[in-house]
Amino acid sequence: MNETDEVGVAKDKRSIEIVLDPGSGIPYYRQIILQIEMAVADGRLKPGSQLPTVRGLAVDLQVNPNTIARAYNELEIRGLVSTQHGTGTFISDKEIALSDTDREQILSQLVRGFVSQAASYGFTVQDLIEFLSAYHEEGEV
Amino acid sequence: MNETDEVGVAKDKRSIEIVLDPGSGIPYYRQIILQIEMAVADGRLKPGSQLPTVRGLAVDLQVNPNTIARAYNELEIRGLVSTQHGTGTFISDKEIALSDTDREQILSQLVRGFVSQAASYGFTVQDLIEFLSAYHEEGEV
DNA sequence: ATTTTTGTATTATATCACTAATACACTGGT
DNA sequence: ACCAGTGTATTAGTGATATAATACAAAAAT
Repeated sequence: MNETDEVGVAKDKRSIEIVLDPGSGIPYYRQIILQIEMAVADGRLKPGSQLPTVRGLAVDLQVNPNTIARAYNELEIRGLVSTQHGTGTFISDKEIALSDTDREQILSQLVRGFVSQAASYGFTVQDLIEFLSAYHEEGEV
Repeated sequence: MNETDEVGVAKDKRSIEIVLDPGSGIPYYRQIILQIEMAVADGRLKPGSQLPTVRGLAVDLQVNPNTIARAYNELEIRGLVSTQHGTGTFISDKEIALSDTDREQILSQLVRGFVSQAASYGFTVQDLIEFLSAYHEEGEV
């Protein structure tokens, strides 16, 4: 807690800044997953980069190592990272991580859920397409 | 329980057939919500129709009345049904249930969640639009 | 008014999700 | 061989969620 003298400088060897919000209602392990996903999505983490170690991040975030491990584990299941026991956890190549059919299945599942949920509010698929297109134009994140 | 002599005929005064799957991992009250939402979406239930009574359905489904009440209550919060104490629960007019700005906000929120989730799997908004369009063509539910 | 039919509130219980304590196991450098 | 670093497994505790038991309250029919 006394390295905070040099504010705004690179945080030691930590490859990514992760912050937990205890009051968000979102479980820690999920917050970690989301932040890593985002970091990968916007290029802050590239294939091959090592993630913070389970123990190191656990100390940083004042959280049990298992909580970090759980997040990393889920990310590995999704193919976003690759873990080597005794060595570390690394961002994997997204392209080879998931087969095309896997991607297709996942997308299909996501879309079904989305459509069903939206339908419950009276939205048609047409509505969704239109809104998504507008969303796309605006270039929002 | 002895009206089941006439099989295949309209089920008493029950306006809709609801089935619970105990092994689905989806809570009963949520299964009920989903099935009513779908019935409304595809026209089996129209504005003004009365839903099964809390008690009646509870007996039918072998479930506590509170479980039915909870489902109906959530549906009322979403504006899909309207409840009168001592009288019953009825499908409400979707149009007047939500204002346009409400609908817009809800849709926006749904889309954001969907896009963010899909992005975590590496899908672009363009991917989503294309898949949704295909989905639409096929006329799937 | 009374009874019956309807939804509602209160309280308790079981199950599950999340996190932590603690101990284990693999890998690489020395 | 050892040791320091890494991820992992087992077990337990806490809190939230889902459901039920039971009692209450409003509306309509008689």
